Amino acid sequence: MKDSGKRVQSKRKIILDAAVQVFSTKGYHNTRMEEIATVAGIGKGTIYEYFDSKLQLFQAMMESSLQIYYNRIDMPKLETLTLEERLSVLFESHITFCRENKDLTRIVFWDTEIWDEDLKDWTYNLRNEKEEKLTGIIQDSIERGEIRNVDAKLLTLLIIGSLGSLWVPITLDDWDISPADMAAQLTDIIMKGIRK
Amino acid sequence: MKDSGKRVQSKRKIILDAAVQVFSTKGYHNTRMEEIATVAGIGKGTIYEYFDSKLQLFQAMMESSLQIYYNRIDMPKLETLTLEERLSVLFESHITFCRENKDLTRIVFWDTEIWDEDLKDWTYNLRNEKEEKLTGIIQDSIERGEIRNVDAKLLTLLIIGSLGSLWVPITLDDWDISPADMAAQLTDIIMKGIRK
DNA sequence: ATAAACTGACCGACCGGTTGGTCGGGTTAT
DNA sequence: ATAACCCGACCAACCGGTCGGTCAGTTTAT
Repeated sequence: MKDSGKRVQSKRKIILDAAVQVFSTKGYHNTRMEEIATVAGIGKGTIYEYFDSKLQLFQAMMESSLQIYYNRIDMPKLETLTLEERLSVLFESHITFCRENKDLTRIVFWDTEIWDEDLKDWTYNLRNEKEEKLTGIIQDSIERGEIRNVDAKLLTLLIIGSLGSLWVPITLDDWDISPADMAAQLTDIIMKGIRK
Repeated sequence: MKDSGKRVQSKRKIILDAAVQVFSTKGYHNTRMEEIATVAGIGKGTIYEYFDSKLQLFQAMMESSLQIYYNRIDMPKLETLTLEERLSVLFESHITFCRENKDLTRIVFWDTEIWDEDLKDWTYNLRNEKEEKLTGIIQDSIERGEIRNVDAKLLTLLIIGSLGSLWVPITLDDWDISPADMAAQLTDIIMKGIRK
């Protein structure tokens, strides 16, 4: 495997870019080395001049992608900044990054396989239905004057998103906080954040 | 494919349970039908008496898993409940569900493949590092008296989680709200939620 | 009562399609 | 000239799905 020299680096880059494109739309297992080669405009064998194996190519791609993402959303280290300023920078850089790197974003946040179209639709509809219901409930609360005027869809994503990240520590069981307390604190933060 | 009768249903259940176990630890493509059969304590051929194919078995498992999850976290429909009460129920039922169904949770929220151990560790450490940094910043803010006393780790998950769910509408580009506005609203909600 | 016939759930050795990776020979650049 | 680079036909391993055979349990015939 070659790994240094200007020419070599540029060819590696071409292959990595093609890999991002194909892996991100087809998932790891449904991607054929042949296809990456075609997209890169080279022969299959050439890939093996620059990367040892399919897995190693995938890992190299993930590493560079994640490195780019995490460098980008790195929060300013300046001690003088308030938490509010830092959060604002975090959200904005994340959102901008996602807009500018759609393929890459799809891998970083959705490394799943693309199963069958039917299952995809079924899953998507089920989740959408729930999200829309929550958005509706929020919208009602705004109209009834229970909470202040916020973007209901955005708030829905904030809530649904937090559910998605909670499962890791929950299933690991290495947290002293009780489910009831967790729920109470989260509800409290969000309610204080949106109450009139 | 058999599909009715008490005996048939119980055997289907045995196979589905084994499928949850194996698929959730190995991912779809790394799971061998042979292994599901072994875990279920039956022969490989028998699975094909109850399910048409590997994909169909996976889909049946996902459908039943997601159905169980979504039924469980369904928000109370009672009109009399406030948003606060509903959110509280949502969080608590989600957390309890995750605790009680760890294998199943892993599939629903992390349907990814299990790549190589090295990449897993690398990714995990990178994310952890960022999370810990954010938790540290939050902890500092609490100690400096900038915000009220909340569980820093819980707040970190709330924030990181919301990032994870934002990418879908962002990359779809079908939202009239600007990145700056999105970031501002999210920051505003969270800051109002945690300010003293 | 019981032997014979029948049923279908169950099994696992085997088949064949798929695809990651190789390698011998061709092409390009200097 | 020759070294570096590139290629794609080919190989071999892997694994989803098949199918002929087994056997436990049930019904039928005597």
